Amino acid sequence: MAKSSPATKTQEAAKTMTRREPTQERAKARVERILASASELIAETGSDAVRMTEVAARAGIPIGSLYQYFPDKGAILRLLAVRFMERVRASLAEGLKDIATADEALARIDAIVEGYYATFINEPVVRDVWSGTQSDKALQALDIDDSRENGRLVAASLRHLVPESDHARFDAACFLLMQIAGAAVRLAIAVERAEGDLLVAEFRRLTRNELTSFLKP
Amino acid sequence: MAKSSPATKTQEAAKTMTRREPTQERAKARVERILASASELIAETGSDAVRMTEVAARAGIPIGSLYQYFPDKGAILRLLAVRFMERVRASLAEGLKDIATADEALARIDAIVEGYYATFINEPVVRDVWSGTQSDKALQALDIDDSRENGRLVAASLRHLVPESDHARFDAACFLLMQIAGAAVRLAIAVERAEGDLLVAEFRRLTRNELTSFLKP
DNA sequence: TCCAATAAGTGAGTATTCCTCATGTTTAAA
DNA sequence: TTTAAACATGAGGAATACTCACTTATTGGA
Repeated sequence: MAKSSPATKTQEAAKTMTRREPTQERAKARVERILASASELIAETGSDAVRMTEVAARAGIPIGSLYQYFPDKGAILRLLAVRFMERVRASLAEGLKDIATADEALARIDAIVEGYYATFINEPVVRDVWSGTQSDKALQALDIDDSRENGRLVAASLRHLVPESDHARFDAACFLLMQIAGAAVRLAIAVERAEGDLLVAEFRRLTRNELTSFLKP
Repeated sequence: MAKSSPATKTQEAAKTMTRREPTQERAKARVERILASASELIAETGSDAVRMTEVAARAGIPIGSLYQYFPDKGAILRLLAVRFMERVRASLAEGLKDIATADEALARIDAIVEGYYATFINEPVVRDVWSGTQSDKALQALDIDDSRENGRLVAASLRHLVPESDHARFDAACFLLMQIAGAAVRLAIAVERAEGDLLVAEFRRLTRNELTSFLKP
């Protein structure tokens, strides 16, 4: 039992993401194979029905190798989720660039929500990982952190249009909005298509309302 | 394959709730014992860590008897959730009685949201079962149905204050609001208390905003 | 009162599935 | 070339939700 136990910084990440950080090309390729295999199976059967042995088999690797890089089943879903979040974050940043007026802000946010909904409609894996796999506490935490980050991004992009005195409340409102946007879209994809469309339309109106109260007080 | 397959109506309910409907007093008491035992264990360890053998042991019944009344572990959680929903529904109906003016409506809804939040803060079992709402597909469906029902109740209670032309949209908005209220409160209890309070305050403002747009167009 | 018929009770055992571990092989830095 | 670290492997361990073949209790009708 040595007093100094270094090399603990990557283990933190390892606990929530991957067990061994793949450094060699071969290993990196394997991680991708695993993710691809898992994605396919999720699309086919839903993540609940996905078996680790199946994931390994389809990826063409033994089960032991799979567990070299993923500490548990949830870790695969989490990594898929993180990648999706990164995509959304990038697209959000893109959609928020150089907003000059309040009306422009409203229009852009509106388009972002619409695009977000479309992504869920079109990608079964995203839909499944998002709506079905909040079972994992860690994933839930990731979702909240993601909303917080996205909220910061939105708040930062629109701050110059909001009165100084409202900034603190605006930050909270953006965080909240990001989180309930997720809930609204999850609801919309869970019901029939026509009703879902209606609910998203209603959510867009709600969002416009809410932002307007800050941008045009 | 007979054309008529009767006696299938109760099986539907059985699949989502209980296996055998307890008719004798003794059996009903057992179901309650099981629920009480499960509640205690959830409060102590969280529902993930609850083991069926433990539930049975603490209830003082054999595992086989437990499975007479609950088809699976999720069914216990679902029944606890349904009972909570019934409580909320009753309190919601009470809080919405005899609303005469728009301002009264806003004040009442505000109080309801605050009370809803307080319930989650104070009851660990509710908190746990609800956070897990996303994990179990059946629970998710129950949650959506519940939001729909609550939305109908709210819409019915306030309809006379909303212009006729907006009624359809108002129905959708109420449904949506019920669902995102759940999301907002789940978020609030997942973060630190002070931030949670802030987020709920912000959600109440958002709700007032949204209702005002219908009640005072 | 007696007697089917139905409901309730039982717990050792099964089945499923996640994940480990002891050991062998490959890669890359020195 | 050497050697330490990374990588590979798959049979089997461990955990746990749930079953089933059987017994016992209750109820309503003759």
